[in-house]
Amino acid sequence: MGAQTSKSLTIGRLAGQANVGIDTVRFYERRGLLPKPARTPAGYRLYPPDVIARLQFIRRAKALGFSLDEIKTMLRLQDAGGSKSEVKELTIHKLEEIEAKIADLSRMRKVLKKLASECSGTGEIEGCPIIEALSLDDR
Amino acid sequence: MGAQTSKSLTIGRLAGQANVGIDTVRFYERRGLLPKPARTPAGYRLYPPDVIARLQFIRRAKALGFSLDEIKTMLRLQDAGGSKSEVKELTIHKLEEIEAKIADLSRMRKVLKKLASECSGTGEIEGCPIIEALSLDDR
DNA sequence: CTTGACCCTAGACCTTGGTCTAGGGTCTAT
DNA sequence: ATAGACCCTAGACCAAGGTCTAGGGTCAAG
Repeated sequence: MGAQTSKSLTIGRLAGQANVGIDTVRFYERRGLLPKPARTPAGYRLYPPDVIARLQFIRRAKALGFSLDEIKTMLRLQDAGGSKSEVKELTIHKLEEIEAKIADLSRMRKVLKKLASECSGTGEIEGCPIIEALSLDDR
Repeated sequence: MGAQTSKSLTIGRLAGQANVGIDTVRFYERRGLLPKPARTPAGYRLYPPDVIARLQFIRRAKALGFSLDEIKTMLRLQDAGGSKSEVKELTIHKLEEIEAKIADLSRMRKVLKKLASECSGTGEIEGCPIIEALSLDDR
């Protein structure tokens, strides 16, 4: 077994190199984000080193808010030769999602700030402006 | 049976008035957000009308990002006579959480915007700046 | 007196992204 | 040859916030 074997990684080494859990690697395989690896006669998974980069791709895409399904799509585009427009569309769509979330959270922040500033923070709960605002009948 | 009975609501009417699902009412009861209601001889739940307001309180608090556990705490403070400081502390804490989320999402937005602007969106995937950025070895 | 709308319970199921367990086999070093 | 580290599978379990199902009882109208 020369160079081939010496470059392959067991699942533990792969996980260590990519800084993810062993279970996560197997989970990604089940979810179709990682190809089914070669096996030793004993059934151990053997990974080529470039799978480390694939795991890092997944990590970075997750950090940008992409779901595993979306990442799977991007990896498929890479593997099967997609187009730039497909990747860009995913990116724009995610950007819009993120902006919607920010808008929603900003609305919450505004209200919470106002409530926090209105409440003295001293004394019993009666008349607490925060509670009263939440109790308000808004119809 | 006079005024008492005529004002009580079945679970369906309560849910309708508060614009939540029947299952949601029972779920909130199990989770301790709603007190266990009186029952008819047949076992039907009977709610006093002020439970509508309690459900609206829950809806509004959820819209501000509070979890059911946090809302439960606020309701307990109301029921058992907490202090303004306890309510205010929950509010400030939630505000900080929301701000942390906004910061995280803003970071994502910034990167996604940059990536989207860098990618022409035309042609095959080779050389796509988005894919390349995600593939970059960052160590 | 039957139909349809409503109510009851316990518990399964959903989503997302893993994490953990039980029960076993393998590999490496001593 | 045996300990300890590593690997295998299938499937359960977690958070959060519900939603739905099965199997049954109740109530009002016609």
